[in-house]
Amino acid sequence: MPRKNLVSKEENAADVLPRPTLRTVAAEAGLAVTTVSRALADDPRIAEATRKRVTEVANRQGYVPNRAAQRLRTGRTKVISLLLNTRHEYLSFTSEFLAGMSEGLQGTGYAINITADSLGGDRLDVIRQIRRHSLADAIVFTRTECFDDRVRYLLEHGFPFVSHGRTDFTTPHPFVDFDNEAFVRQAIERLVQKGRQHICIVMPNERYTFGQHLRFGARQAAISCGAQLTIPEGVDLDSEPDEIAATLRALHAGPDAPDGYVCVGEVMALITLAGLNDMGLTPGKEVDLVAKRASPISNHFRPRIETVDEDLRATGRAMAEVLLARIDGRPMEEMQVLLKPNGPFSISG
Amino acid sequence: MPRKNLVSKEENAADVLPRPTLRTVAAEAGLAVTTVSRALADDPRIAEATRKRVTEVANRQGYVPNRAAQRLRTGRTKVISLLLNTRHEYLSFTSEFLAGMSEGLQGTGYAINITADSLGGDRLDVIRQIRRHSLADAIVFTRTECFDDRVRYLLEHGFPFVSHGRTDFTTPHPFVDFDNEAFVRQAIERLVQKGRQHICIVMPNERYTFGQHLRFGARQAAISCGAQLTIPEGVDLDSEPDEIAATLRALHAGPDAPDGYVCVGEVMALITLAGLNDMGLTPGKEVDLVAKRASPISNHFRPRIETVDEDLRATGRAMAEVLLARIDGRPMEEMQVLLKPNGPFSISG
DNA sequence: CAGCTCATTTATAACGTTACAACAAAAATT
DNA sequence: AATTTTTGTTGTAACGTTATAAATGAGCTG
Repeated sequence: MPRKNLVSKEENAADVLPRPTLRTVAAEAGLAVTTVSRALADDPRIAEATRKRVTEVANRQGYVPNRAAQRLRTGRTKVISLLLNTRHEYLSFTSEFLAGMSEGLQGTGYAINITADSLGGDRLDVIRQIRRHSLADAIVFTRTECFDDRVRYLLEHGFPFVSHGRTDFTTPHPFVDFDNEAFVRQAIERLVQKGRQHICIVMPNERYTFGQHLRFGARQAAISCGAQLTIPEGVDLDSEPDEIAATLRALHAGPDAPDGYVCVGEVMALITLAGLNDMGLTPGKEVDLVAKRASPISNHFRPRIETVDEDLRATGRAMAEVLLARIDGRPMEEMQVLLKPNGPFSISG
Repeated sequence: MPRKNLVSKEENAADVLPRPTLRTVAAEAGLAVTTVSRALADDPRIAEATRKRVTEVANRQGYVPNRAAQRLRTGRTKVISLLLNTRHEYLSFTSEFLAGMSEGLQGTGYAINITADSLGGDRLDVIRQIRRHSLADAIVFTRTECFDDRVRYLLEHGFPFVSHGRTDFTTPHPFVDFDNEAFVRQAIERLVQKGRQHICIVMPNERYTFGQHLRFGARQAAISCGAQLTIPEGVDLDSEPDEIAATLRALHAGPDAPDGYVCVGEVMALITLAGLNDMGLTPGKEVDLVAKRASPISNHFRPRIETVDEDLRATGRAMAEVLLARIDGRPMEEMQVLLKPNGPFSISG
């Protein structure tokens, strides 16, 4: 039980100095605390010479404003809450997305706070608490629905947010979205070009706006390409992989089986590949498959598949930028970002 | 430019009431602010009747302590920083782990803060800042190395942390780890049981402590099973998938190719599967493969593989518990958790 | 009943910051 | 030269909490 080992050892000189505050800076610069505060905030009332001296002293002392004090005084938190989807997410979405957001917020002083969606309970509760108790300056979330209750609530209360995905509300709001319409069109065109006639889209429920966009894009593309289209029910973001596999199996057992598959995401692709394999079908031979790709691991699916790329890190970065724009009150045009699929096609493997 | 739509509409009654504070509660209860503060903190100096009345009034008013004020006053942040590895992480690690930590911290008032590791720069910088400026009460990180500089720094300064993985330092410290030794032993035993004689472990670099454990366990198991063992160099957590594939190919081109593979993680498994496939080898026929599994997606690898499970959500929960134990100053035994592989074997698919 | 202890409660100050009103001195106006 | 204006700076208060010291009053002791 050598607990003593955990006790901090002799602090070195730099550590033992009192943490610099506005007071210590003001004292050294021979100014009032208020003046220092203003100088560091680039307040126009401060003379240039004073500002310069203050920043110099502040830097020398290694002054960093105390977040808690700022927060208490101003009510602003310098925190951005990311609503984490705590259902199983099997691929890299969260990780890459977070990394992108971190990059985008670098140097702004904003911290990212993970808030788990309340499992079971009303998912608005979490958001209400954030707003009521000023736990964050803005909120970010994913899996946006056509008439998303979170968007509605946040718009109604004028609370800053950025959604990953659009809504069907008439009131415009900040978002970052991937052009799923373009993706699915490209995917279908490619499959038709390879001679496929009956396309199946393995994609999540229509509850999500991006599901609608996919449907719309798919229908358009199917018509213009003269292809048949099947969009099976019972495939959703939170479906058990086995359910999805069963759905595909049932589809194939029917009279009129698809010969081309578009998979929205790598998990869907993996499940589809397994399903096809189990039915004795090989992509590249009897059928073809195009998937949305967000990581290099799909390069290692066998048989190889074709992909269209979505850059999740760039998505995270864009979210951060839009968030800052929203907080700064910049115009709506700068806060609605539609990211294009990366390159028309990249053959994996 | 319909910005007006974003402006908050008429606040409803509940919103317009002043945010309850200790003062409002004290006023209504006819007590001093200090008394209320103590009552809510379960201070033994407060009479039972008073405490009861206070909690009642506080609940009715919907009082929630102001974090910023508490933080300013006490210096404690009620924040836990998770150091996010911003290199590419292609599978569900971050997401599941975070979900588990959230669960474990539910109701404790602790928030999880994501701090990206400083790309390029000294990775200790981030940690130093957290400590210097009291940005968090504790730190969590993964990919722990045998003589991890982060662990050393944090131990030296007595700053609370929990590492995912152990170190080789003599000073004990809080950690949560997976029993990789048991995992690799089980995996090898299974492969030998299937008649395999030459086992290849596809695993990350020995820099990481868990890499060492894997090596150790593998050697022991190989000896006791009488199997040959190969651990290729050049496979690491941050290796490009293509590099790993090339390594395996080279290995197989050699005079004495392995016939059994242990893959530490699903990405490794996928890459290995692809490599074997490309070389015309089929698991279950010429070779066999056992992988560590942390998500159900490996059920959909084809050909099917056998797996040993690691529960990342449970890992996150354990991290949270250990963290709280550390902050509470509980004894070291409660803060060193070794999670066992889940069940001896589960045949996927 | 004075003196003392103990159990509660209270007043005050402080954490570090920023908003606000006030101020002094220099510059511009009359 | 007296005034207003401008420029730059300062002092005070407050955000909501907790630590510390002080105060109150009841109960007990001698």
